[in-house]
Formats: sequence, C-alpha cells, structure tokens
Amino acid sequence: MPPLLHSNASFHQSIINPTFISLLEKCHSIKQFKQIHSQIISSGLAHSPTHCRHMLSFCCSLPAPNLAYSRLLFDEMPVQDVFLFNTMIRAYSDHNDPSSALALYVGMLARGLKPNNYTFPFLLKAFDGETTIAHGDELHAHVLKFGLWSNVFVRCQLIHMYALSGKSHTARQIFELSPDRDVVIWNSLMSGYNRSRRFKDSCKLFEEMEMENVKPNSVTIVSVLSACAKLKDLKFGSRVHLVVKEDEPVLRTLAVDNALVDMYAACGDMSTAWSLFENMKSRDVITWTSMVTGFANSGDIHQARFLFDRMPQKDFVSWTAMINGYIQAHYFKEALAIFREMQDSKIHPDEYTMVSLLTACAQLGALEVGEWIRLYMARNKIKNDTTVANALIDMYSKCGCIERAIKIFKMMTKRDKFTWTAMITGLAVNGFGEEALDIFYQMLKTSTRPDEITYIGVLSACTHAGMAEKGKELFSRMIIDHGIIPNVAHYGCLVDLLGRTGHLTEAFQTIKNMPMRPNATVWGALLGACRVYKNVEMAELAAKQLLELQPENSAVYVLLSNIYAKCNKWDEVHKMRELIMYKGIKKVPGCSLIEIKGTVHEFVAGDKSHPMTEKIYSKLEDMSKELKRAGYVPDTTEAFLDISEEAKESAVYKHSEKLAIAFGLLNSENGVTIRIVKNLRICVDCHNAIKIISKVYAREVAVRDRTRFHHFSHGFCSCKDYW
DNA sequence: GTAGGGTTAG
Repeated sequence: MPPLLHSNASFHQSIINPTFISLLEKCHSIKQFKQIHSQIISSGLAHSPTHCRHMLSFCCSLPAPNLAYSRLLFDEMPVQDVFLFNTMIRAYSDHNDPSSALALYVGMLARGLKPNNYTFPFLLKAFDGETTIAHGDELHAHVLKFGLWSNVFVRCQLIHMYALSGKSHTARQIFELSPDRDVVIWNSLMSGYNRSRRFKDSCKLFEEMEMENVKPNSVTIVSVLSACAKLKDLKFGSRVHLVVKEDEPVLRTLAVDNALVDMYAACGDMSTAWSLFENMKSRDVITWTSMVTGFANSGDIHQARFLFDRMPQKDFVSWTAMINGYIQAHYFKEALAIFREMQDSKIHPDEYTMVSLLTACAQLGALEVGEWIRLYMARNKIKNDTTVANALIDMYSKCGCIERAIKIFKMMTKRDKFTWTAMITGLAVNGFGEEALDIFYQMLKTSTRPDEITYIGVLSACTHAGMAEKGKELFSRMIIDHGIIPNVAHYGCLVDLLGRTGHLTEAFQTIKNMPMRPNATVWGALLGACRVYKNVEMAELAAKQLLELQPENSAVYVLLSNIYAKCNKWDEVHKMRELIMYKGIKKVPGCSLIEIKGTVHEFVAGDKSHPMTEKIYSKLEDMSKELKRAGYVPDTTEAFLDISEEAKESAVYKHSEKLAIAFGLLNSENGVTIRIVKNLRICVDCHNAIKIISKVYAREVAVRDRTRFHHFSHGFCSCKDYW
C-alpha cells in the first residue's frame, strides 16, 4: 500500500482527485478501502458525486465485499442517483439477497427515480423462484411501463427469471416476441429450459436453431449436451458431437470437451468417453470427475476408484462424486471411509457431501456417525438446507430414532414433498401408522402435493398399523384426490395390506383384477400373508407364480418350505429341500450390522471372522442359559437347511442378529439401545429371543429388517408379532 | 461509469 497524500484538503476541494480514484483501483481489501475512505472524507471530497460513484463501485466489487459497509456508504451519500441505486442493487444481487434488492428498487421508485437499462438486469438476476412467483409479473409490467423492453439485456434477464421459477412458457413468449434474436438470447432460453428440467425442449430448441440457421456457439453446445446427458439421449448427443466436429476452431473448447465427455459418460458409453478423455490436450478437475462418475454409474466402481486415485487434483466435488459412487455400489462403509481420507487431505466438504454421508449412515444404521455429521455441519457452518434436513430425517428414521427425526421435521421452516414423504415413510416403518397418516393430512393442508412415493409411505403406514379399511379407502381415492394412477408398487402395498390383515381372498381377488401384470413384489406379499395365516393352497399358488418370474429366488423356496413346516407338512418340506439341492440354489446369507463407537461391525450367520469371536460366542452361551431360564424355547420351524433338530437349534442360535446383539451387549453401557440392521426378514426364533433379551437384560433393542422396524422393550415388540 | 448465455456432485 503506497503512502497516501498528506496534502492540504482545501487545495483539493471540489475538484476530482485522480489520485484517490487510482488508489481505489488498486485497493484489494476492506481495510485498505477504509483507509482511502477516511482520506477522502478528510479531503472533503466525500460528497463529490464522482468519488461517491467510485467508492461504492469499488467497495461492492472487493474480493470479499462487505455488504453492510457498502450500504452504510450508500445511505450516507448526499445524492443517490440511478447509478448508485443500480450498483447497490447489483451488490445485493451478487449476494443472493432478492428481498433487499427488491426493497431498494422500491425505494428508488419512491424517490421518483426511473430505472434504466441496467436496473432490471441487476435486479432480476437476484430473483429466485419464490420471489419471481410473488413479484415477477409486476416487474415484467414495469419493464414495459418504463420503455425498457427494447433492451436485449433486459429481455435476457426476464427469460432467465421466468425459466428459473418454472414458467418456461412465459420465457418462451418473451423469446418469441423478441425482434432481434442473437445467439445469446437463444442460449438464455435453452439454459432456462435446462433449469426447469425441460431437457427435451432444449434439444428441440437446438433443432430450431439449425432450421433458422442460427450458428450455435460453444455455450449453446455445452447447454444442449448437458440436456442430452440428463436425458441419456446418446443419439442426439452424438449428433451434437458431429456439429462440433464441423466447426472445430470455434466450438472446441475445454468446456465443450468436458460436456462431451460428461454426455457420453452419463449415457454409459464409457469407451467413447474414454477415447475423448485420452485425446484431450488439456483436462481439468471437471473432466476427471465426469469420468469417475461415469464409471461409478456404469457399475465399475473399481475403475472409478482407479481414476480417482490418479487425479492430478481433486476438489470437494470430486470427493463427493467418489462417495456417491460407493453409495450407488452399496459400499456404504467405503463411502464413510473415503470421507475420512477427504478430511486428511484437508478438502472441505459442502452440504452435498453431507447428504451423501447421511445416506450412507441411513443405510448402515450408523447413528453415531450420523450424529457426528450433524455436529460437524454445525461446527463448520455447512448450509443446512431442506435437502440436508430431509437426509437427516431419513437417517434418524432408518436408525430407528423416530423422535429425533420428528424433532428435525418440526424445526424445519421450509418443507418440500420429500420432507413430508420422508417423515411419513419414517413413521410408517417405525410402526407409527396413525401418526404417519396425521402427517399426511397435515401435508394436504399445505400446497405440497403428494406423489407416487408419498402414497407408498401412506399405504405402508396402514399396513404396519393394521388399518385395512383406511388403506383401502386411501388407495381408492388416490386417483380422485390427486390424479395419481396406482402403479404396480401401489398394488403390491394393497395386497400386502389386505394379506397382513387376514383378507387373503380379497388380496387374491385384487391381484386377479389389477390392470397390469403382477410383479414379484405382489406375489411375494401374498406369499408372506399365507405364511402368517397358514394357507397352504394359496401359498403354493403364489409361490408358483413367483418362481415363474424369479426362478432363482431362494427366498421363495424358503418361505414355501417354512409354510409347509408350520403346517406340519414334513413330506413337502423334504421335497422342497431336495428341489433346492437339485437346482443348486443358494440362500442369500443373513447379515446384521451394528455400530459401536462409530464403527460399523458386520456379522453373518455362524460368523467367526470377528476379532472378538471368542468373547462373542461365550457371551452367546451365557445369553442362551439366561434366556432358557426365562422361558425361551428355540423355534426351529423357520430353520431350513439343517437336518437334525440339534443342528437346526444351533443354526438359529448362531443367526447373525444374535451374534450382533451379543457383541452389542459386550460393548455398550447399560441402558443404551442396541440397534441392528438386518438384510433379510427377521426369523421367528430371533424375534422370540430378542423379546426375552429386552426383558432379561433390561435393554431396548431396535432391529431394522427388510421391511420395517422391530422396537423391542420389556419383553414386547412394537410390531405386535405381526410382520 | 455499470449489462446477457455454459460444464461436474444429491
């Protein structure tokens, strides 16, 4: 910072001082700015219009602008002209503060000032969807009233504004009414379509440009390729690629190459993506990240990781992409592990990263890590937006902590349909059917409309709470009330609902009358109900249909065999066993997860790989004695592959959830809830045993199985033995 | 003495 002039203030008064202006141009921090400002004041030049303009412009365009200081400066200026208003509005705009920008605009009108060509581009750029819905049309009218329609910048920004709020129809009208349509205004409309996810319209617009002989530039190409990537439209994307090849000198930019790589990768054409990638003269972090995402999405997680490890530099987007890749591949533990690596390399995550991590925690039932993430977000001031809160609700629900999920839900000031759906589904799987319906009715009072997924939650709430009549009513009204045509998944829910409440004939009738082909879920729901209500004939029928759809589904044989066993049809059980041996079908191994001190431990039945195996098995022995003393009798009707009674007993005794609970009892304090996540349905023996464990050890045990939560406490389960 | 369009992650 050069020394400031120590000149006599009066000497400079009322003339423009070029020294101050050039000092402002060199100014890089608010501290320096304040020094110059004080000099300007003591020189008596603070009220000179030229100095005011320079000062406000520079203050607003500092590398880290101080909005409050800028506003103070603005407020103290003796004459606030349109230029100063525009500059201040732009500052708010740059800070995504539409309401302050709007308030200033209103103040400007009140002052009798007229907006000019610059005002609306600044002001409208600040607008988000909500501000547009509230004030967009009015401002559009102002544009016309003040005669600014003829300005192409103003029209571009109007298009941008309408597109952002989803009114692409109005955006299109402005485009149509534009007298001079240069490539930029075409691009504006296309980016508008992209923003409102009207990707097909973007592609159509590109074709229109070709027909009207408007030459696309590199921005056009990037936009249209982005639309192709979202649509996974390889055919259209390749056509755009040809256009690029026809005009290489103009269109070959790094951004275009990146967009091409991303398009091919998104469409799953990894070999073309790879050859483009290899031949690029220069690549940046975006190029690499697109490749990593492409490999991950095409199911090649190892290739994704291979590339990821070789990236010359990685930013938080690349790390998040890799975390997401692991989640897509169901490698949830790896997703959490690589986040630790991310922290080691001192790359700061953002809210997107957090959502991914919370998803992994939800899948693993890793409550402690999930809690840690919430604290981490608070400590590191990571944006807690609606998506993050939705992920938290989902994580808490899937970890069986429904109270905490409700707390997040209640604290939210802005909720979207995902929020409501997450809360409804969360309550449903945790067994709070009535409460789930309450939330659903609350949702209907807002302007948020339920969708297909919401209804899956609503119907499963009725199932888990045994509310057959209510469920039937909601099912029959979903098309009338919300125009949602029931799909095969909804029919699956209905069959499940009827089956679980004992209406087997009605469930079967529903399947016969449904307007589409029943899928495996539908027949599976019926088969499950047959098990509970011991209906062998219908079970055979359902199993036969199911095996036609999924001949390798071992669970069907197991379930059918269980039903035979339950009905003492041992000949049939024997036949089933032989059939399985003959067909060489393997049972999906049962697997249970438990999180202890932030680490997720995984157990399969009969597992002896854990470092604490000896202690676990000896704890299991103790438990077995205590349980038997408390009246527990092993129930082996659902044990399947074992021949002798004794072997069966020892097989159920080593079920993965029992191992996990033994481990949990060994490694957690009294009074702490033991939380287990299981990949299959819990078996009847484990269910009995855990009820007694909850009583004998005075522990709450929460088991999440394939379909729902079982909250065990004081010898009872929240599912009321009904699952 | 100010203005318009673009790419990656949920």
